[in-house]
Amino acid sequence: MNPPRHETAKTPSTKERILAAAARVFADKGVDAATLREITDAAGTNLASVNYHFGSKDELVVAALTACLRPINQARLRQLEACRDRHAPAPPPLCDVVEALIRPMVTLTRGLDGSRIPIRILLQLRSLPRPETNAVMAAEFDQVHERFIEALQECRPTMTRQQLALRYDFARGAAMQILGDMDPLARELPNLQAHDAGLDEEQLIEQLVSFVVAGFNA
Amino acid sequence: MNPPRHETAKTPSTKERILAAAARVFADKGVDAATLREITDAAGTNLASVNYHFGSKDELVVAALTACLRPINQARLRQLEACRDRHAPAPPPLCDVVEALIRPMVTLTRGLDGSRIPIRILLQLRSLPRPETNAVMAAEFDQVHERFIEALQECRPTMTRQQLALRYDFARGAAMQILGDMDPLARELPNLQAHDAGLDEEQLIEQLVSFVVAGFNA
DNA sequence: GTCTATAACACGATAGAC
DNA sequence: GTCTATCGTGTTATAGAC
Repeated sequence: MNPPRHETAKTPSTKERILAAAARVFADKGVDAATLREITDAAGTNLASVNYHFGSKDELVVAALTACLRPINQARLRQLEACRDRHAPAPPPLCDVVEALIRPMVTLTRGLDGSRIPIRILLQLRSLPRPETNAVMAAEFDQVHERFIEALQECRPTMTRQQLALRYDFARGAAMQILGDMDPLARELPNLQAHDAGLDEEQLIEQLVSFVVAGFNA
Repeated sequence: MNPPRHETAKTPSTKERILAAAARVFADKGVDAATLREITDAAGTNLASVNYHFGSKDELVVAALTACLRPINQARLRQLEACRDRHAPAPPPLCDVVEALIRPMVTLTRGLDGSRIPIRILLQLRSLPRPETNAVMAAEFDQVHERFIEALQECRPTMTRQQLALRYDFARGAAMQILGDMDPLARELPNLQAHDAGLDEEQLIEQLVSFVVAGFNA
């Protein structure tokens, strides 16, 4: 049950290095186009180690995507529960629920170089739905969406569940869009200095939350 | 200058069949993972015909993506100009500008089977930016974005260009998100009966426009 | 656990008959 | 213009030494 591992060691194990390298290469080149050679080179190991640790490329995909996406959703649920507890038994304010959705997407998806690996991976899983990756998405997101829509239902009891789900979808899309555009690899858009320091994360969260809350109140 | 072609013929030429099949296969499997064999099989022709008509896979990609995306942007610019003319010299109402942005995305991207090929391709080009596809995006979208942001600036002269560009980005993201979720291939989300007839296109446009306009006014 | 070498296969591109 | 056959390359997966 407890392998002789250095849980808190500075130097990550080969398995962990492969997971991290896989997430980056999948985000950069796409899950399909990414080759195991590229991943193992980036991880400083060799081709055969992937099959030793994960069994196949498909199983590495599932493991890497799960490891990449889970922290964001854990933080969202934590922040949602915190704001519900803070206001219980009254329903939490809408803006707090929206912020619990958006803040972790903004703060936890940026790498040291400004890249947005989880965002690019999420966009990719949405644009190229495949059974194996859809299973990861369902496992990681369905419960989160359910909880957020329940919370929104408490905030706005007169709106239908479908309308709330629709606007919840709009909100996620707005956030995904701007975060995708802020990635250094993204194409620079006119009038939007997204890559530059012209837009810090707190301002962005504020802009997104106010836009979405106004949309919900429309 | 005028090759002996049947412009309005019912049976499309081999070149046109390849373009249509390529768009579908690119959307389904991804540009990288799509194989020329799959495309030529779907088009009812053979492998060599692609190189005869287009030269290489890369050139087919550029041609197919351009053919797929251009009609949407042409319709957007047409509708934007129409609403500007209708109200000139006064600035057009914000909701009309937003509708010019969104309506063609909703009405012109649905295939006969309900699939949303241009939407999935757009999501794909955003999630996997590559120099060749970025060039297509720049050619097809930069001028459109510029014109829309100019129109928004007329509607809301007190807002900065960067803030308008930011909310314009949110608006496009919201629309992309729901349209992606409405594709039959997409994963079904809880509480959102997007695939079913529970949401017709006019209602969706109305919901999107009201959400976005409220967000702009926040 | 790690690595080298290789097997088995699919891809894009092309030559050349028709 | 269309098609068949094939070449060269790159891929995943695996066998087997260390």
